[in-house]
Amino acid sequence: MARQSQTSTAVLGVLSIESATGYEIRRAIAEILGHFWHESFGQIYPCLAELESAGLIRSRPGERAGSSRFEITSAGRRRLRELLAEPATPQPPRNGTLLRTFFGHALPPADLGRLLDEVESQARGHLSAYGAIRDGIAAEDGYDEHGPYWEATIRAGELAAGAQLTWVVETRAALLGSPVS
Amino acid sequence: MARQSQTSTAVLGVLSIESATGYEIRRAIAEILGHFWHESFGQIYPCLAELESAGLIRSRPGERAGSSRFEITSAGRRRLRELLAEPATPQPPRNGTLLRTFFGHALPPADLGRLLDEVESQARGHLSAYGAIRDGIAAEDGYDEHGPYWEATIRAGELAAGAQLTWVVETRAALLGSPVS
DNA sequence: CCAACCATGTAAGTTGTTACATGATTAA
DNA sequence: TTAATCATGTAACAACTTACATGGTTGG
Repeated sequence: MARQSQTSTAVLGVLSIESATGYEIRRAIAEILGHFWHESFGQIYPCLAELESAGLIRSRPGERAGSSRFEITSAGRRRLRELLAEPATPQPPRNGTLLRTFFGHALPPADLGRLLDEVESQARGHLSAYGAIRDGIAAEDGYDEHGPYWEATIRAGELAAGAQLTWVVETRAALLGSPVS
Repeated sequence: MARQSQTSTAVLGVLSIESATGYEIRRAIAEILGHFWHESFGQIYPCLAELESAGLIRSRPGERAGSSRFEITSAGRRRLRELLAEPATPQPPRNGTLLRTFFGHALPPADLGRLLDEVESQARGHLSAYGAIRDGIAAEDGYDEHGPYWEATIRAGELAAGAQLTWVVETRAALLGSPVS
């Protein structure tokens, strides 16, 4: 068995906050959790069918023709609590940047420089994105209840991005002799 | 198409440092790159067969019966340079800890505390592991040439682990009211 | 009316893990 | 002699992405 899917955790989690269509679940994950989690439609729709047949969610016809709005059942809430209490199984590490850095000796300095530039601009991009997300969630349904948890999640991203920026500066100096561009 | 596999990058990278059997490649990745990369035998052996038939590596009989020792060809070195110069495609984010934190409102504080304890002890474990790896690589073949790159890789891990420890302290205070255990 | 978005779902293909099968060699 | 380690490989399966097919709705 490969590691167990956590798609149902994410889906039940979203539905524990508000009822939604499959499309909305995907958008909520992409917009708010996008830096920490990801689901594709190919995962979500089959997962919704399974969760419904297990009685963890129920559906009613949505506002638009052919759409369904899902809501969590009390069995679903119990199940979500179980799933969240399970230790977080880390996905096997595959950090493309560090793989490249490790074998950086085989790479012309210009390419290595580009790699570091890329990390830097991505980290800066993430930091500014977190600011926007923070502004966005304050207006979201359920912020009163969930705000501190959401803030903690964003904070983890900020600290990670900060560490990456520190690493870029250090590493440019160590491997490229800190050219002041 | 799913994202292209980077197994061949890792395998060529290891072989660019020293010739090895499939078993040794896997061990090298697990021991030295284990915090940043991962490969299983089920990936490595088919990959070696492909690389050999593409002329990027060649094999000769190994020391033990039935074993083969692989070495990189000059075409393989060229190919490695290409692969390393490609932008690092990040794997889709799936951070189980942050998924749980985000939905932490649905979780009893004791379980959330356990989650944070787990992150903390893992980060501390990583930090001490990096110390051991740093000691280990200094004795490794090729340290003269590759040392700075290897150190930079480890440094990234240390900074990330440090950021996680900061996060745990902050988050305990914010979500659990900083109980002085 | 047309583009963008909302909405669902499936099929094909890739990637990767795990378990299994097999056997040689080394150290206790 | 027995356990651990070295060594290779495959088969089954799980997870996930991407592309496709389909069509309704909204706003400019």
